[in-house]
Amino acid sequence: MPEADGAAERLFERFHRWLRERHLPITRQRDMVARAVFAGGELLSVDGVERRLRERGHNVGTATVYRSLDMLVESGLVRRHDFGEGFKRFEPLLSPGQNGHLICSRCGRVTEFSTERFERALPMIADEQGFQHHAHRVEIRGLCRACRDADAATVGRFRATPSS
Amino acid sequence: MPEADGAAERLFERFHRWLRERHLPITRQRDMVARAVFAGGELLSVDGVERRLRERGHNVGTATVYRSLDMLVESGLVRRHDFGEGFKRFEPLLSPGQNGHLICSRCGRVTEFSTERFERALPMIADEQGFQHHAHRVEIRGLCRACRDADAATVGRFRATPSS
DNA sequence: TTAGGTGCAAACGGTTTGCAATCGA
DNA sequence: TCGATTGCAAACCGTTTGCACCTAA
Repeated sequence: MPEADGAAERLFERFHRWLRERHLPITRQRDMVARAVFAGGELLSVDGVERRLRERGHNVGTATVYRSLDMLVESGLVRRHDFGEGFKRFEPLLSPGQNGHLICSRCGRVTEFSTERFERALPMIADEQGFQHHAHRVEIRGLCRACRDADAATVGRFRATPSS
Repeated sequence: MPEADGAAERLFERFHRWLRERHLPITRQRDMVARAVFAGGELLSVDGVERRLRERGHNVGTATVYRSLDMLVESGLVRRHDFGEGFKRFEPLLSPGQNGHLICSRCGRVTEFSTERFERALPMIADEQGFQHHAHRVEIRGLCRACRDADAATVGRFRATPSS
């Protein structure tokens, strides 16, 4: 996946530029947290970031992970999500326009989708209610294919053949 | 607002029916929490529920408030929301189809809107990604009119008149 | 009578903060 | 050098849980 690696590298460079512009030091820890999140794959929690860092043999204090993630969010390169799980997840903005999230109610898996087709209507709705639109998010909850299949298998045991 | 009162009363009766159906006792505390939430006005947090109860001279333990709210959510008469504030809010389902939320990024005020016009598209999007649609939520963040006006007033001080 | 509810206080878990030691520019 | 960062541990805060006592049916 050379495409994604390129996007991650680009984000990484933008992060360095952002830090330099503000005369903020570029530290080993900030770099490692940034790389962990930019690597993508799934939307990481703080715990997930720490796990990924540990896997790579790196050690960063929890407080520092939180503080680095704050900077990444503030720089606009990472988005913070709250899916009501009791903790937050962090998404590298590798590509824009992914404001939609499909969340499996059973296993918690999160898949993204584009909200392009709503992008025209939402600012209008906001305006109708006296709000000035800044951002939006569309959340769909349901069952992912895997969990649906698992359910079907279970139900099958009870209504296997009509003749039984 | 006799309309809303009627809706609250209807929810209250449905809650009693729901409890009776399950042979669960109807207690003073459950009634008071239900009434506090059904009264509407704003989406209450647990803290808000306790404040409203205190105002009415009632006293219910925090744990009981949590447990009663759990039942109300389970009964389908109340919805639990997480707007990433660090706590949950509870919405009485006085009228259906209010799956949209406008959230002011400055003051946190939440206003609801109907997502009717998206109701057709969302199950299709879910299907495209292999998900079975159950529910959805559309969240718009921006500035409410009051905060926008406050901002305008502040900025005004610095660019008051071009001639100055 | 008794299954279930209540309320206190302690436990929990994610996140934030105070502070002395350390580091980047 | 010097202001900013780091990491530890303690504090925070919303929420959950254990348990002795109480209450609706």
